[in-house]
Amino acid sequence: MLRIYNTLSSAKEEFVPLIPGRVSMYVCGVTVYDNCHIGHARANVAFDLVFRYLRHSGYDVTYVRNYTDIDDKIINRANRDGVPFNVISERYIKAFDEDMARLNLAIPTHQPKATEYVEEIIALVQKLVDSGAAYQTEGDVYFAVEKFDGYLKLSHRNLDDMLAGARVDVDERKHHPMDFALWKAAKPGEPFWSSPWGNGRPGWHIECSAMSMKLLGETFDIHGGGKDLVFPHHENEIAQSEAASGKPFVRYWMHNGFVNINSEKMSKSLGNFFTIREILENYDSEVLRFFLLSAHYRSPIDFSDQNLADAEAGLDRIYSALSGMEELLSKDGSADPSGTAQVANEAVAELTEKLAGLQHRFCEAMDDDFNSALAIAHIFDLIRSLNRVLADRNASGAPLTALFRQVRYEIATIAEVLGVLNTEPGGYLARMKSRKSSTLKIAVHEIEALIAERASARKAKDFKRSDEIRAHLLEMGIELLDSPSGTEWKVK
RNA sequence: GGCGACGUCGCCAAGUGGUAAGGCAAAGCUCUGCAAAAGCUUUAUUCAGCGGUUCAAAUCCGCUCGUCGCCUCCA
Repeated sequence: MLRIYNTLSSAKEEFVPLIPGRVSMYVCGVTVYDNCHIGHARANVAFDLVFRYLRHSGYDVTYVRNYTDIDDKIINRANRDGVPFNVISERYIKAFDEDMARLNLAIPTHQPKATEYVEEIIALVQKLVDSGAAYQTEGDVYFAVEKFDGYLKLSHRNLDDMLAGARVDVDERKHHPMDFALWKAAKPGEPFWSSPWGNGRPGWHIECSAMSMKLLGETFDIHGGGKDLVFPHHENEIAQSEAASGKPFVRYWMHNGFVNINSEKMSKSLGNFFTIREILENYDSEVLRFFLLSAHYRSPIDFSDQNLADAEAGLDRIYSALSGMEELLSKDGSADPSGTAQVANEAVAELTEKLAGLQHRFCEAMDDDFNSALAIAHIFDLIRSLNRVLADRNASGAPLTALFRQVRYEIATIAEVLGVLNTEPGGYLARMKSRKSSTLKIAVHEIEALIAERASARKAKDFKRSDEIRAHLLEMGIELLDSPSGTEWKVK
């Protein structure tokens, strides 16, 4: 039974979709005016996980993630660069798509753009004006928050307290200081659409209501986004949507926690943010995704070199074990094509048992509000058992084809949900090696020449020279790994 | 000022009533010519502090201390 933390009730609730077997979910994507940062990566990975797990659980999921492609920030950027606004929005839609692809995000069912739904937006605003929930003033249309009873029910506040905070700009044209724009009159030179209130464009918030209700209906199951969107964005979406439809807008509101940079809040104004692109120059995209999944999606997560390095070490450990297994499997496969031969010992028994319970434990973790951190711990548990068998098997030489194939299958099943560990292990390790090699001050052919020299030295029992070479390479950041089949090297 | 979250081993991080997962780091041993990897063993009688409820609390309640977030564009 899946339980989801619902911001609306501040509690975990059993998940019961509106229509049995089907889930409708909407996630606030991005306003496309700049490259995405690590915070966007987190939010999108978090809801990608939700999407994948719901599918894995057997639901038919309709997942909508929007692009807000008309907005003040886009217009500002376009003016600065001296280009039409859609040059900016299209540029950053493309950049977003590329970034998300690198993070291995599944493609949502629909990816609507605000500018393609202006007709629906206008209709929605008109409906609100007609019902008295909104009012027009000098070409702008505002939503009257006092007309909506449930206002602030998501962020659990009240209007008086909000005003006491007193960072609300006073605008004489507003009936109430907290009223927000549904439609903005176009200033000279700004892009506009014609409307019953004159030329203008949608305000922020209304596009999400229009697109989600059009694609998912007036009431749908899950709406997600970053914690910072609770107020005002989602609060306003509720107000607009429910005032218009008279029905509950969303059943489960989900919000992911922030990314901190070295324990400080990351924000554009502080200037301490990293774009996804910058991070991927230094870290593998799978390591970044693995790192993001290593904490629960609602907890704050601290982005630092230390923490990324830890995540990388952990992922390396998993892939190394899997790679060792695949190597044996490729040998066993020919010796034992039926895959029936087995040896029974303690390690094998333990791995068999862990394997049998893996999917159950995985689902139990994920059912508890998508606890990916716990799910990953279960994988590490399995890897430990696998390593035990691997160590054993190296001694006994017994074929374990069937067991290893089962491990491969179970891992792949989980990998499909987490969106990590999808790479062929040898491929991952090679990728990491080449990434790290590019930072080395020594050429690969030189390393290999030294390894060859060391091999002959060892053959001649010249261990002094052999150790000199090992030490020299270690200084260069190269670690040598001797094995019966020869010497491998890796970047430390 | 209002609202809210959090404080678990050196670091990261699960655990929301039944007696402390997992990862990283560290130490010893096995293996190795020496190493590395891997395995084994060890590393929190204790969950910021103090009280309370309970047969039983990291988990519930209260207070104190500390950190952080939202209230303005923000994932």
